[in-house]
Amino acid sequence: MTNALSDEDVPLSQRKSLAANKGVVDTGKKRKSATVKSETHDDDHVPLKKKRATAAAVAPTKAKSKSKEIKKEEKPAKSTASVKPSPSPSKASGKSTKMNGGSKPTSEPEYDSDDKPLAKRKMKKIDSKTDAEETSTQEKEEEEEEFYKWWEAESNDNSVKWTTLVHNGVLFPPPYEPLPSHVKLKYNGVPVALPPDAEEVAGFFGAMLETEHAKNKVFQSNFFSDFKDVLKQCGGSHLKIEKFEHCDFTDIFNYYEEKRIQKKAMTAAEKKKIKEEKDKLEEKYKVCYLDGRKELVGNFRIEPPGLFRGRGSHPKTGKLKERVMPEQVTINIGLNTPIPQPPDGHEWAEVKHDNTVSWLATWKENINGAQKYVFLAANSSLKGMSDFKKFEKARELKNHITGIRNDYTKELKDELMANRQRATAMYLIDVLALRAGGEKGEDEADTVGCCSLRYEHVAFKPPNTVVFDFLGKDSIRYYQEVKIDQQVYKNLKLFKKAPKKFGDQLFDRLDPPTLNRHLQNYMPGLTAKVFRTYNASKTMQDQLDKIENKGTVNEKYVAYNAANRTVAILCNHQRTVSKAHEQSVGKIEDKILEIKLQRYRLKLMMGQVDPEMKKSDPEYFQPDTELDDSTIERLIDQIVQREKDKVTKKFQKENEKRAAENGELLPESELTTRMKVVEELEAEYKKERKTGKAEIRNGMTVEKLQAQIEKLTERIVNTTLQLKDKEDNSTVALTTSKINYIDPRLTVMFAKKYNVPIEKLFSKTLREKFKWAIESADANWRF
DNA sequence: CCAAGGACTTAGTACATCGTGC
DNA sequence: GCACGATGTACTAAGTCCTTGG
Repeated sequence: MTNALSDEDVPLSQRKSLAANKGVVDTGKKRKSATVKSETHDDDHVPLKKKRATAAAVAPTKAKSKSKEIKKEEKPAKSTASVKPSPSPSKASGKSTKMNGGSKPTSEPEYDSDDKPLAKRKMKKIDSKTDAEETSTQEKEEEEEEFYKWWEAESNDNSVKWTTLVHNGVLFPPPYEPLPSHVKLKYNGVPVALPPDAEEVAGFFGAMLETEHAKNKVFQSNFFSDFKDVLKQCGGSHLKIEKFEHCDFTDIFNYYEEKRIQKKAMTAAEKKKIKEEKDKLEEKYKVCYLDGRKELVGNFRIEPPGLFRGRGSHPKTGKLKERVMPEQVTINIGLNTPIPQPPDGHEWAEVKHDNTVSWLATWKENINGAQKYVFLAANSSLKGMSDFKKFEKARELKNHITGIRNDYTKELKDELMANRQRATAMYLIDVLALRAGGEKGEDEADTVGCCSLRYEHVAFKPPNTVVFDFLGKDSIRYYQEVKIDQQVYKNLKLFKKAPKKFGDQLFDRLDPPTLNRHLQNYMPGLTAKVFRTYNASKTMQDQLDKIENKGTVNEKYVAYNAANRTVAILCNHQRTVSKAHEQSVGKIEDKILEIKLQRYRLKLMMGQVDPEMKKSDPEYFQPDTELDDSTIERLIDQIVQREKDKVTKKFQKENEKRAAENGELLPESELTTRMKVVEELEAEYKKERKTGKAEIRNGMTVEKLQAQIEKLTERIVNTTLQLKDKEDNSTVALTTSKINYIDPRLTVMFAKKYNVPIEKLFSKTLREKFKWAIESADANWRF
């Protein structure tokens, strides 16, 4: 990306004229103070320092030396003894822990009969308890083990994540299973024998044939180029494969599809058995022992090979994600702890004992060269603690936000371009909840956040509406027409002014590190993302405050979701509407119409039973406005058809059953008889349409009809509400904000104060993740 | 100092499972 | 009791921010 107005790019003279132009923008303001200087480095420095000094006076920060000292103290005495997987055993343990081959019993964590790892027992001894004490407290500890209330413990050291760590390493995906010999890729219609490695890659694509990815040109070409590489590497094929267009993957696709169907069609018992086997295989990887406590591991599975599914228009989408070998995997584990055995005949890349990090294993992924990690599960103490800290940090922002807002409002008019940009960015991050927006590379999808916004991402509608239109994280579109602060409006116009052009950065004097450094002055640990957490939780609190404490649990639940939705919209959390959405909306709409039709028919009857009533209120007896003639015809056809289908289906089913039981089949005449009932119904509808008179069944009274009408009206109201809810929710993802942004204690507070079972608001996994919140917040808790 | 790399949070989607209305 | 939509979970990509090393 180009920095259009960086000092290097724009000569001083030009910059001056630029500055003059910029001044013009500030209509109606004192020219001199409003003029933005495009400063040289020297210019930049002096005022900046001054500004900082004043800012510091307003929002005092800790003396620099002091904060440095603190930082030093926080730094761990990093004990990152790194053991290369050579024959050298884990020295300290004194046991010979072979890294490869042989199956020494000590290579895997050993559990004794009460299922505790050795490390834990050692720990307990260290905990300096006499044996008697230990036995007496043993049971309690057993229980505590499951419910370690870290949030009630005092220690708060961030840097050391654990003292002992015991785990079983990672689970590798199963090896490739070659296709049966009759299933082959066809090239120009001719089946091709592929070496297994190449066949596997072709299979990745084949299995995805019907997905959107497989229709994407970039995906196709990335896949194909990698496929050819693999094919070449493993010896090629008798047929020269050169053109993607000539490849036919349908046989492969059908094969995998067939397999899927088979799997689905398995009996419950078969499925259960397979699941049990899988569970048994995975069991030992699922848990680890952190400081002697049992914790769940999150993603203990090494990611299987496949085709990279980059989001948005990712230049690398479709590339081959290679199989990860043990030789690429680094294990992190406690010192003096049995090292998990790599698969037979393999070695780990490295075994580390770094207690300043929380990962159990890591490897480098081949697409972007990024690190992948195996971490603990979301319900672990480690994750819980940092979650807790995140929200506490966001709450702390409460105490600074007024000052920060005052400052950036002032600085919106700062004469230093850099400061003005920073203030403007802070406004956008605070008010619109934009992300920081770091720089991105050429080989990534083109997405932006605040600092990386470009010329083409904003448009202006006087007097003060800005249209934001850009792709954010995950290539999710951010489109908002917002009325914003007049000065921010002016500033954004200024940042977009010529000579800036399409492709140029709006904030050419600002990047996330610069912004975050500034934020640290207000509050230690304050960064751009804290604003998102703060504003999300603050919004939730405000929304919940508005909810009246009355009505049914369901009503309160709906109100909670509405509050949740406000937050999700603020954070622009979206989901793609499912393919079935439109269809299902149509269905509900039809359902409402059908109920309305039935209600109208009841009214018709009532009018006949009591003509006086009809006379006194003819309006009431009119059909609903949507029920025009053609709609009614359509609905009737629909109802009749559905009934017919039902009868046929039921008939067929009964016969199937009879056939299975070796009994006599029902005669066709039975079907005809049954169908008669539907035909009578149809005739009744038709007659009713023709004559405008309904058939009155005996025993019908006005009272009964009225009761039925009321019931239908209620159903119409409910279904309409349901439909609206569905529409409103169709593109909004509530879960992301629930999991990451809304302080869970708010939800707990709501549950307790409004007597809504927490189970209704948090799923089981969420309850486990937010256990700390559930146990620590009460009905009066506030963010 | 700054670019690259490392560690961790945040994100939507694909798929599994649940539960509910017919 | 079953089909289907809703809900929940697993997965892994894509961010942020900090640390590291040249």
